[in-house]
Amino acid sequence: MRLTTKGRYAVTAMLDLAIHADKGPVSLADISGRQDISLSYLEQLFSKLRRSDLVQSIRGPGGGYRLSRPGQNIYVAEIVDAVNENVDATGCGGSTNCQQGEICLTHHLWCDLSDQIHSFLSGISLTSLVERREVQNISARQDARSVDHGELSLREVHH
Amino acid sequence: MRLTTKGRYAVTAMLDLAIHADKGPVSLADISGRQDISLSYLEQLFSKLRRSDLVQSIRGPGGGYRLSRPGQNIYVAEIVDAVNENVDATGCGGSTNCQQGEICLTHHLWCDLSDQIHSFLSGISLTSLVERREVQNISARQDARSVDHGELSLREVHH
DNA sequence: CTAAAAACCTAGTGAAATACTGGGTTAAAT
DNA sequence: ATTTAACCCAGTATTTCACTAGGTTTTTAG
Repeated sequence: MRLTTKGRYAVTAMLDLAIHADKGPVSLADISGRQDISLSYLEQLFSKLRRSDLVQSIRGPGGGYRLSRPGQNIYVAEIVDAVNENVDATGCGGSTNCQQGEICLTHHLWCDLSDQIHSFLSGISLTSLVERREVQNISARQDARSVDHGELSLREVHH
Repeated sequence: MRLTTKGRYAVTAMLDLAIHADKGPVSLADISGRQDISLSYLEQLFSKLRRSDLVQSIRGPGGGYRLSRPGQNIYVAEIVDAVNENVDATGCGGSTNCQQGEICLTHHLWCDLSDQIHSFLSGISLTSLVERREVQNISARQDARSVDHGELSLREVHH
């Protein structure tokens, strides 16, 4: 099981996208400013998210990304899977030859754990996160700070 | 959350120890032979396991390691904790300054996940693993192979 | 039409962790 | 005294992470 900042960054960015979905496409520059994640790194993550059909891109000024599906139907497990190609806890990736052709002693244990984690993260949708009170509080603070710092996207400047 | 071969190796080695506990202290050379883990790497892992008081060492010929407590009272979570100093999924290690002094959007989510994983692995004792049928089958095969290959410890040779 | 904004793409890089190797030293049993 | 094994330390190849840097392409606004 690999669950590092990579997966955390991806989920945080997707959550930011879901929160600001009502104001049209969200640019990676905006997400970078609000969530303090390197723009180029975000590009790499969103490349994978797009290939997994979790987001759609709109190019050109005023463009950005939007969710491919409603947030109710996007689950945290999918996001982590999309950026972390290897999210199982077994190490042998489901195959049973962990140890020179033989199954290792603890193989079943890690399979069980994988299932456990996966089903936990599969039960959490983006929308359910957006609706959490603490997420709303943190998000409101981040938006206020971004405006203070003059981090405004094109469409916000021109309307 | 970091759960790699390091933690898997540690749990596998401890399980091997628990399985062969009845035959006196188990040497790392034996575990290395049966579980196909580098001896020197095992030494490093057991150094940490000993510092966490999960195992006791007996030096000299016929020596090795044995569990500090009965296997009923040793849980997988403790083993992973002992070798992987950092087993929480948050990245900020429980502190709430994930993002330049601010809490990050998904902080609570990763805290929940950490609790989930930890409580799952805290519910599994070494003894409960030893009693699993598939573990017994794999172990029996490993023992047979070790004997074939002449991997016998001192006390087995002299009796 | 031009300039700018944004996605998109590729290559490289420093830091950290992993999974080892190799060389010893020390303690205890035969 | 020799051997067995734990113990300890230093180094190392590989991988991953998180990021930087430089570009190209598409699209909109002026």
